[in-house]
Amino acid sequence: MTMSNTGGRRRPPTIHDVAREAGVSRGTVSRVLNGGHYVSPAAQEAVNAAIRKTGYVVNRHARSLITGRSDSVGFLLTEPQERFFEDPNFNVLLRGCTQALAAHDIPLLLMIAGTEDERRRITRYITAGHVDGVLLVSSHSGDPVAEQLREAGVPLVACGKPIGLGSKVSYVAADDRDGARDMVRHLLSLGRRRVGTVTGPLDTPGGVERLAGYREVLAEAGVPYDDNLVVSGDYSRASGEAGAERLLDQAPDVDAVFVASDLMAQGVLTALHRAGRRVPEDVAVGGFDDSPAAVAASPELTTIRQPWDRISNEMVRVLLAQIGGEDPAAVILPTELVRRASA
Amino acid sequence: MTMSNTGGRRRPPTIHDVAREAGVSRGTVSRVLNGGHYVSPAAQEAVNAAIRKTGYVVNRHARSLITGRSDSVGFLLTEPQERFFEDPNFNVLLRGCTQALAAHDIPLLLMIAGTEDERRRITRYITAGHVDGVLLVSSHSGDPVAEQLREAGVPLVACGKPIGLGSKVSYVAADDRDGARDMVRHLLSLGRRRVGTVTGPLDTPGGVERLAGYREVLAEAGVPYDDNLVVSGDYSRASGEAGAERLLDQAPDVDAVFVASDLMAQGVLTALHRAGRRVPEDVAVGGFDDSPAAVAASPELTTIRQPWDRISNEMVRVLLAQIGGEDPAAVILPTELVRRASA
DNA sequence: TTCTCTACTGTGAACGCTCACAGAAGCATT
DNA sequence: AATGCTTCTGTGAGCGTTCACAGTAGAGAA
Repeated sequence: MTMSNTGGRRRPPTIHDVAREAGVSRGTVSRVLNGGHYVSPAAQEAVNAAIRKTGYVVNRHARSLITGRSDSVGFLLTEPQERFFEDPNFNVLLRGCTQALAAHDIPLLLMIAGTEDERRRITRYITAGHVDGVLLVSSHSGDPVAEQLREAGVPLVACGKPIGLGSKVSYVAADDRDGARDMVRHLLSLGRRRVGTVTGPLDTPGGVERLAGYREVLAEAGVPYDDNLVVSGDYSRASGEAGAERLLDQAPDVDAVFVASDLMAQGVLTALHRAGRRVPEDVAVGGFDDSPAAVAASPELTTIRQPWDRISNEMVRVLLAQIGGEDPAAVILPTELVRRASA
Repeated sequence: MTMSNTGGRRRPPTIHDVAREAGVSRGTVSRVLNGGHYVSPAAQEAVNAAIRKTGYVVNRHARSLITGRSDSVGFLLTEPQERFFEDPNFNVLLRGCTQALAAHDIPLLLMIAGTEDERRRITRYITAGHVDGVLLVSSHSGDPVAEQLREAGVPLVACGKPIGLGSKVSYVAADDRDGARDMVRHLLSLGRRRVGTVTGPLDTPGGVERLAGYREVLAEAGVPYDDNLVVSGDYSRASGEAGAERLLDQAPDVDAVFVASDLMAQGVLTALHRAGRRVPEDVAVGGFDDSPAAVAASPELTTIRQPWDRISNEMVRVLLAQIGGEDPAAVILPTELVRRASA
């Protein structure tokens, strides 16, 4: 605990100081620092003692200069704006990734590429090798940054299957389709037959997959597909509200709604309430995400939990593997139905 | 736009390549890179052209190695856990800081020090000089990390006035007391006389100041102070709900509640609704933050807007000034009353 | 002319680390 | 004894910058 830093606040100890203190050479200290192979137990011990005594911390800049690695990764958001604030998933993802990386002693650089200008600057920064890899959070397709990074050979892991890109980019995603299937099956099991849906944006993988799951289950159950029961939203609360109104208008006999996000489901609840429909008695409502919004809603939302903690862990694992030279990989994780009051 | 990177994906251009291309020396290129003083217009031009042609990007590690600066700053959270998820302010603060820093081409490193272990590692990392300064987000007092960083002479700017520390630490805060005064004055102006409050945690500056504002205005208005009208929460939704129940119990004639955060106000609304009180007819409710929760609530919350965009900008400005050698400074920014349906 | 001053430019030496290499032991095999 | 191995250790070189310093050239003053 005691740093022998007596007096001068100047000049932190270097590997040289440690070497002198331990009575060995720089090389040996360096070897201890990097895994301790080919180091005698005695030297090992002496070096560790010297490190403790001097309070030595490796200078990452010097290391990076020679290794060419930066030992840091970027967390890149390419969303326009709103999603960042509205979407609670970002938080838990960001937190999860930060901590998973911290376990490897790798700092996370937060990068937000909203405007064209920011995009250019950040692409430059990344391709210049200032980070070893990138965790990409961008739901919409046709993301030019992702494409550029992929071409530049930057290790990359996306959150959710990127639509535009080829198959050579890693991603980690929850099993959206299966989650949707679970929810719709649940609604059917409650005896509902006029099951509507408010989809996510259909240029996002989540939006597409959840809708696909919805249709599959209805088809399997022999429930006829009705266009009037399908409206689309953009994951925002307001769009959920508008969607529900359209739904009530087009199909007044709707008795259940599968909503592709909890936030939209909040909006749906508002609209249903205003229309005098009781939830879940008249209309059962199922959300998606299991975000804080789900328990904040009244009644509390039955929803699909996405395993965000696992997702962030996997993203980091796959990224580090890729930085280590492994090939890209796709990881799909199962979801879970969480039953609450709304269905 | 065209990077003449034909063929070899190897070895990015160095300052040397640029110098050769421009027909000048490393020194001149370096001077152009660092402000262009003592460089002839001709050389300036030639170097810029060479930079464009080669696609050169400065190697920050090499630069940092010699300058001793890292040209990056840390964004440090020392909250236990929950706040990070629950508090929408974090998001906008984080985003604001990232972008304000991006304007200076400075990356932001996200650091989360939840456990004792993480705290130690991060303190070490920071004091080793891997970041030039720290933006500190920690509401609770007695934060050991802040104290250690201050002692180590690390440039530091806190968000909100740190309770435990001396006056020698910079901070940027909204004028909590004045905001509370505005809100309570507003409630009184509606004719309410039994104005209760659900405070924030009283070991946070926000909690203390908002309560102080509440008491001041009541005193000024000659409304007698009643202990039964004051309950405390922890900024969480649940604590707001519990607080409102206690309030209704202790002072059934309450006709207005000033709640120290929107999230708690949501809980208050739930409890009032359950108790059969109408908002705002029976009980007017005022929140604090103007977070997304304010418009998500029904009825929409009258609240106090904190100028988060300005707060983040100021935090960055003060931090950079401090890194540049200036003395610590405190900045207090005005709040704004936002009238909606709940009061 | 000669000197001084200013504006500009080039050059070696760091910065703190890792890497490749050379060597020194110790031990077993020829 | 000579040779191979394996394990361990020290030493120079160099990563790409910036910085201090030593120059050079040109303008103006003595």
